[in-house]
Amino acid sequence: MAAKSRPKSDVPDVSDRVSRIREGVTAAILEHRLLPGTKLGEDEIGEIYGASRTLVRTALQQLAHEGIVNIEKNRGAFVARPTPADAREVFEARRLIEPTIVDHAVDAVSPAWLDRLQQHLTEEREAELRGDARASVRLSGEFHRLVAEMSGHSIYLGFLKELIARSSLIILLYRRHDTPACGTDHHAEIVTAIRKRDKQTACAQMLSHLNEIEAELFLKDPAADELRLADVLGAG
Amino acid sequence: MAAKSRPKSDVPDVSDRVSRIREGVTAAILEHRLLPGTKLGEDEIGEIYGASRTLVRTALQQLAHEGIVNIEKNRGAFVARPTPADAREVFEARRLIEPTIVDHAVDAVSPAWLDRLQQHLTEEREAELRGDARASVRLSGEFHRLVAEMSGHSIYLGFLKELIARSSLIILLYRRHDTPACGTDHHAEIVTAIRKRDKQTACAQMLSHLNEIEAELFLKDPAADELRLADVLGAG
DNA sequence: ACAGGCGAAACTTTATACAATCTTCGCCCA
DNA sequence: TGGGCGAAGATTGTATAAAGTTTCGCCTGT
Repeated sequence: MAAKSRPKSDVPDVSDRVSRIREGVTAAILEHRLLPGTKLGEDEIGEIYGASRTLVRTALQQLAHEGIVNIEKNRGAFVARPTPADAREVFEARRLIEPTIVDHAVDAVSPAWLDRLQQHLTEEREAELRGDARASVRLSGEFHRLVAEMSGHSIYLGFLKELIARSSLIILLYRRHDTPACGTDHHAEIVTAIRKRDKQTACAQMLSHLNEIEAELFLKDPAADELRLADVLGAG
Repeated sequence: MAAKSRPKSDVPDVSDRVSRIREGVTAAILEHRLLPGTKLGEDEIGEIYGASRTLVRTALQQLAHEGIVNIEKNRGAFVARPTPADAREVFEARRLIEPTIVDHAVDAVSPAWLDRLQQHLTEEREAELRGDARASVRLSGEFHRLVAEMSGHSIYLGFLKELIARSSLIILLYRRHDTPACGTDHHAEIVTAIRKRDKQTACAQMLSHLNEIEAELFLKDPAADELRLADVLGAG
């Protein structure tokens, strides 16, 4: 009875074939295996997942709505290439929403959630020690999603999922140095504050964490977009 | 040349047949012509818009992502019926985002935008004098969307579009009295503050506007959901 | 040698046909 | 008479085929 219908808003069913495609492509983008501008051919993806183009198309449309894929009419789907202006908007939105999410998360503190958070920190640390950059990138985003789930606020969760996915692309495109290690300690500090039910500190640390991430970015003048485009293509 | 491609993020092309369907259904929901729980049959809609089921499905999936339509597997699409918990989340999110949007809108003030806002206030007033409840409901939501467009923040705009659409359903379901006239004056006051470039007042008035809207709602305990459901069905 | 245009191939878009699932109505039995 | 079983109808999910568009290569003309 309980296993039959799951009207959850954003993750309808893991067994759903469309969801499998969407989550697979999303993971590939979040782990920086698919770079911005990459063409996502329907046949190509369909063959990978053993699905017809109908299902692939549905998945791609969902990803387009989430902002990590651009669909150009009669041209196809491409991994999105956020502009510096997009990047500023994304991080401004995160600075607005995430402290509020942390506030709610502190209200929802429970032993089960603390275990979950602690386990996540361990995974992050292990991936980093292992030098697994892809896992690190993915887990870094999942930490923020985990806090949002903990807050129990489904709308903020949905918004943040979009923002996290876009952030991953932004960081890939505009990071100054290769500094994947900077964020982990922040996450641990945030968890500590959450455990102490110290809202003020938790929110403040989330905010400064986001500020540090954005400070690591090089968001040049929007007018110079085409330069950067050539830059990236040349590097690929 | 300019009329050919329009890579705008949320409104790809008015001439797009999928967009026509989506906007038509959206308008019907926002104007309360389609009530929560209404079945949206694919053949039915397809016949209305002279489109095949393929296009209708695409449009319905987009609406599902926006939260105003629920798609149940093998059952079909239905106009969403937000719960009181959903309602509280939606208004909390609006209280968080909209003051920030107003802040940005004040920065973007220009004669053209002020004209646009003034014209909108006139339309709202006319619809109300005319006693056109449907137009009033629609225009009331469009005011908030207009301010978000003015802010130039495309991510906030996208988020707010979802929140406004859901709010329309929420107000329909949970409004205590039939008081469609209460909001207009608030809108005028907000425009006045924006014109004066008075951020503090503008944000504060937007916030109190949202608080008053929510105060008009009767959001009972989530446990009593089924009562309200029978209530609504009995009234229709 | 180079520029412009023609044509074919690949891809997306749309429509239609088929399969699977659910709902409903009628019938039978207790 | 009421409830349960079953088949028919309707609706959605999926696949495939036809149609339209773009892109790239090649050929021709200057």
